[in-house]
Amino acid sequence: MTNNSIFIDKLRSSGLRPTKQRLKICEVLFDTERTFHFTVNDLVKIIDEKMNEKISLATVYNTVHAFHKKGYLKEISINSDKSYFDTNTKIHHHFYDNNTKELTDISDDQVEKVKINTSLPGKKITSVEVLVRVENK
Amino acid sequence: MTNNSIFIDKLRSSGLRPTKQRLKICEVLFDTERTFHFTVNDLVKIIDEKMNEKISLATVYNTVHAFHKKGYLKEISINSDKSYFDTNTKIHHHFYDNNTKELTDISDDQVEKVKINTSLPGKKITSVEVLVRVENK
DNA sequence: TTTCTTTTTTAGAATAATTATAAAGTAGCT
DNA sequence: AGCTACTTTATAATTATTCTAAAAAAGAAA
Repeated sequence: MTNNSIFIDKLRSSGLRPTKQRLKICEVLFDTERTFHFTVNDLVKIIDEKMNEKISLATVYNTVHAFHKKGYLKEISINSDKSYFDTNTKIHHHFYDNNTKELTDISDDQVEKVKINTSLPGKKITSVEVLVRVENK
Repeated sequence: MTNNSIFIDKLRSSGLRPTKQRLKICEVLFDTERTFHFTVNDLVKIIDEKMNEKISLATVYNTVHAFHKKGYLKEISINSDKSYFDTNTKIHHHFYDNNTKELTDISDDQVEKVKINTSLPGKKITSVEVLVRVENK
């Protein structure tokens, strides 16, 4: 039914104890084929309403941050009033619909490699992300 | 000394009354050759410390939002806990330093034209902007 | 299993950015 | 001047997030 043993291994191998709460959150985030975007509040709602579990808000924040730190989640730049996370951690780009405020993935192979011909002294590039804003024709 | 009459015209022509506060903020934001990035807090500090004026925080927020709405300011999306604005409203790209939290413009000729090989039905692209994250080597 | 140590969870308080409110002030009329 | 709509302001309220410190659970060892 679940991929619990896989999650347990994954958590252990990154130094995180496989607690009930973390496993439940893994189930929500990583048990599907498709990746998605969410806020912490979205996640709390899913746990609460769809999974009928109660996990403390602080724990959800802790877990999301832990997963982000381990590279299992990616933070997305779009709205500065709250943090959006993405279960798709590969480098990819986004459409942002100014009308519907919806965010859609653009897979990497649909954007030609972005070449940056400059750099900042003492700094190394960690990511290059493209945001394509669209609106109704 | 100031470009006040220009600012007055600009404000009037966009339906904003040229108040003392708005003119002062114009002076801070638009009276230089160079564009820059700021947060509302930065702006309050400049007004307070450099200009020795006291403008209510609410007014600064109101004004920044009004200017943004009129297209005199651009909001920049970086995942962060606060909103960044840019007096450069043209389409351009950015470095974001994860260590110092600083934003730097990347001039257009340093980035090769980004080609997007996909689209959303019924939508047209309004902007394509690149965010390059960097950190200490 | 029992005990011990470390990590994790938790509720609630604290913080920070932003927005709302409603009264007082100002601008632009006629 | 007097009127009306817009603007500013201090302060309260809201929202997202982080902090805190005590209780609970995990992992290891005896």
